[in-house]
Amino acid sequence: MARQNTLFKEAYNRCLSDIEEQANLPSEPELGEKYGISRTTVRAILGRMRDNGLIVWDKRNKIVLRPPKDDDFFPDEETNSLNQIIERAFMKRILTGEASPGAQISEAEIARDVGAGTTSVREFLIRFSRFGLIEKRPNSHWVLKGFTLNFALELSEVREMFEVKSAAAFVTLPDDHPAWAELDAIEAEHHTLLGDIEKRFLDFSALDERFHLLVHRASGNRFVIDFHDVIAFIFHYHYQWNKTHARARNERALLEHLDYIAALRSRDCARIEAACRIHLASARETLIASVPH
Amino acid sequence: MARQNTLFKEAYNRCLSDIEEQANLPSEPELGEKYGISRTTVRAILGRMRDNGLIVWDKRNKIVLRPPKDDDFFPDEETNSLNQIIERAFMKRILTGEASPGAQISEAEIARDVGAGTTSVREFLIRFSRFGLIEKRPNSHWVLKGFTLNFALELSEVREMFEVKSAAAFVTLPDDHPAWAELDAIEAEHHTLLGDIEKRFLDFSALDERFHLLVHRASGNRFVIDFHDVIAFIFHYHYQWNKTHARARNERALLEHLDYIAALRSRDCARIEAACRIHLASARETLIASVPH
DNA sequence: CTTTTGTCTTTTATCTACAATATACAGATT
DNA sequence: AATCTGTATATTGTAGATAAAAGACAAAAG
Repeated sequence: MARQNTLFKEAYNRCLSDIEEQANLPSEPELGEKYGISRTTVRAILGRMRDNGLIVWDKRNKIVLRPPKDDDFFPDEETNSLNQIIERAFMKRILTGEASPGAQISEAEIARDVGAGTTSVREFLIRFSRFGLIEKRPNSHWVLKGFTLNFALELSEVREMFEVKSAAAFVTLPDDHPAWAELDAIEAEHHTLLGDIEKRFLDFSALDERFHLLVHRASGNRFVIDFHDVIAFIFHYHYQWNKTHARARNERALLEHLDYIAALRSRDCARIEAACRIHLASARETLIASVPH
Repeated sequence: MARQNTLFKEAYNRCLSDIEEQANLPSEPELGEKYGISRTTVRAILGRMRDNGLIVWDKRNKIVLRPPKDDDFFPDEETNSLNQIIERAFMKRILTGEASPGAQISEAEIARDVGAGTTSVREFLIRFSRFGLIEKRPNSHWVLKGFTLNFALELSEVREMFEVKSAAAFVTLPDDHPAWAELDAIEAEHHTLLGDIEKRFLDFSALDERFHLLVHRASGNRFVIDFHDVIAFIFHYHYQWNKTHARARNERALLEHLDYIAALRSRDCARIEAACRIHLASARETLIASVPH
């Protein structure tokens, strides 16, 4: 297999979800724009829809014949890109303690394990190395540094430096900057989540990332914003694998965020720094508590 | 060609430089240790030395027959790894303005240009992306963000945060920590260079990196230390490509370093931060001045 | 004259193959 | 008993091939 067509499958599914409402589909470039794909892929999608009797397609006419049934969709597993598959398999190894700090990591073994080519695994590891969890010995294996206490401390230290700086930069944004509107939206979402904390506490992770990304973006510094990816990635898996006291922790974080948001709106630098540090300190504790020992 | 043997060639050359002094070479594992290579490669080197009449090799006996001649060595070009070749070609493009900010970067084109496989170019670009100069559009090309004013400012901003923090951590190192001895050595080297500034001002680059790495290491933070690589890389090419006023600039930096070193030794935090900031501010100016416009 | 479509070319993502290099282990040597 | 060598095996680094996806351009349609 030279290349997977997960992009096609995933876009096909999205397209199917949308066609119920329309009788005639828009032009090819318009569809490409909407789904973030090229015309080549749009045409492949239209072609399959035609073949499966979902639409009639003749030049500019793309008339919907029937709503899609469940088995018109590609199964979810087939829409995961190879990279997602490798990433998940790899993170599972790290977080379940299957491989412990200091262990050697073999590209070849992972490739066999996942059923992917060595090139893809290799590229994944190169990209992954920026997270500071692995290190390469040239001409030889990778070494797992591991999700250790030191890792949590070093990550938190940089995070605090960057976020305090970003929060300070936030107040310099002009009143009509879209970040303020986004801040309002995020705040509203916090209230919703707090009101429904029993059922939706798992949605916190995504909201947390959205909020901190907004703050980091205010720095206007690519290195700071890139580092947010590292944090988001680590927390993403942290939330997935460690659910002890998740509810209480998330509730506390939501309340700290609300303080932090109020401080940002006040544009009072001292207050902002205080609220920011309080929240980051408790985030650090949470992370440290989740380090396996 | 499946894989280059630059490691072999480069180690062979180093080995040759060393054999003049010895009549009998050490054991295979010892040689491997010395040159940082595996026994397999050691044996390949010994085999070639035997075939070329440089030594007699029988089990534990590896007796030197004659000193190497110039043409026993592999030519320098053949010892450059593929990655170095790709890196240099790529940096040349960026710094000569052959490609300007916003331009598309094609893996295929670079591969053709350099005469390498697309895999190697791709891996290089992935590794290179952490420098913040390029960005990937998934399923499509890379975009050159370019060595712009903003890049210089953002890099300098993070550098200052990290280095001030690291310098502060330096004073907490115990008196017997090897960093202090290295600091002495670096200081001595500064005096040597200053005394011979007319001839050796080009050696400044390496010394500069060595000094700042020492400081960054004191942070004990892998993200800070990794970021030093980014700085070192950028400055390395900056020094190579922009030699206007190099002598005056380097002399000034050497003097600032000496102040900074004295401050570190005083363990006076306020003095350290002041010296550090003065030097970093002038380094930032230097970098900004070198941005093409 | 602007947008859309049909067609063709180029590039990316991925696998496989293979030489260079590393690693494992048993027998030989000190 | 420890270290070294000989040999066999496994892994990495790199090229090349190919399907999927992107991009280019001219003809067609509004």
